[in-house]
Amino acid sequence: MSSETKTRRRRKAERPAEILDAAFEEFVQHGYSATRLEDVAARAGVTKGTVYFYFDAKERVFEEMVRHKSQTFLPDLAMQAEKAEGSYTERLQALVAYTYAHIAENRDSREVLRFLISEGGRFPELVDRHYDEFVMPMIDQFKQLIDAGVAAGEFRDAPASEFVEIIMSPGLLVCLWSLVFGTRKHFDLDAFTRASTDLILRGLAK
Amino acid sequence: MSSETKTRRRRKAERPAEILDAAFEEFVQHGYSATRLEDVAARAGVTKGTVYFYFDAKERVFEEMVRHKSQTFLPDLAMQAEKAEGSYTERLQALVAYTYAHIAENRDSREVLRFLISEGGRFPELVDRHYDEFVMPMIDQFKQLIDAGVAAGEFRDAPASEFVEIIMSPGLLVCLWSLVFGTRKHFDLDAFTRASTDLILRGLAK
DNA sequence: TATTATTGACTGACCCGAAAGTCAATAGTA
DNA sequence: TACTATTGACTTTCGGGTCAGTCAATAATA
Repeated sequence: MSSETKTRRRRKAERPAEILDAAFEEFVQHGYSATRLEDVAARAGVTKGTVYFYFDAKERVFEEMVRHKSQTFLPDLAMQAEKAEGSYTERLQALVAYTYAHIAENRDSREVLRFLISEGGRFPELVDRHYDEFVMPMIDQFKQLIDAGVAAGEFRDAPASEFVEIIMSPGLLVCLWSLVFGTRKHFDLDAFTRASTDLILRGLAK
Repeated sequence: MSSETKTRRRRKAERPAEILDAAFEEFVQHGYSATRLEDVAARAGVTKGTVYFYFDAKERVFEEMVRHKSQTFLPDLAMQAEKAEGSYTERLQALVAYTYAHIAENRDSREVLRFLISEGGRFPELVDRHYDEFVMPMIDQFKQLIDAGVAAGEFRDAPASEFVEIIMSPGLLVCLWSLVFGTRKHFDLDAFTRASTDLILRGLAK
């Protein structure tokens, strides 16, 4: 490995992330209980002892790994919302498309959701953190846009504008489909995105 | 236990289901890998040996348990569709409401979904079976209704009518919300159902 | 009807591999 | 030399799976 040549100090700075990345792959493949920390270590190119040098228990590795993999999407979405232009319809359309595409492409987010579903009971703090730092901000982001659209008279003040979750639900379906069926059952993402946005925008239109 | 008084022959007829019910509870609480067959046995009021008398491996217990818990909703939905009356809008509305309510109330279906998400990789046959016997029929049920509505000129021939999955996606969101947050984060199901159906019907209307 | 033989659901002690976690020794680095 | 990141052998616990044996229920027999 080329990284072997680096100094120990530099290695120390990188080790935790390396271990967490390795842990991610193992946890994805086998689930929390069935992954062996020894395999995680091997994948990271170290031994079990080293893992315990940085983390004091398997649970901690898992928690840190989820935290490590959760810090991507949100800033991007905010930026996307920032730079959106045109009518509120167009902006919403763009934001929805961006979100769906992200879910479809970003394996990390998807697998984090899987972890929350399968291991959430064992790690309630993780679930709460995710709610505060991910679910709520995301909902707010969309809510803001829709409220503005309603205020501008472009969207009707319908029940749906009160429940932004609805708008995100087709995205969730895409995510779930991918988690359960992978690529085994075909799914036409483009067509689905078009159909969903069409339905949503029409449902909101005045 | 009153059941102790039953004859051995009668017990044999009931044991498997008893064990599978116990297994369901344990698997729900701890996940596949972390459940001990000994605890399953204890919950069913027998010993591990008895479990192995009826099932030849832990995997089999899990598979049979999922099968055991999957046989409810579909016939009910078909019946509901059968006896639906009024305009296609009204029928669709009724069917959607029925589906969402079922998801919200039926713990078994919800947990089966959790199993598919968390253990689907380990049990691909289970996933395929579920697709054939549950997902596809459900989609067909809705598709039939919508096609009829389009043919009758009541719904427009929109992209959404091609992708029935969209209509089911708010229901999935409810399900997921419940799986991840349980009752910890409040969710107004009635309002959500109203808002979703409103959006869907308006999106489909001519 | 009373006695005995047979069956088979069920038990629980046991085996064994596996994995979490420990730690004394080592080797690279400042 | 002092320090610390890393090793890998070791301990311990735990749980899936096995199997020889038990005993209640039933069938066969007198």
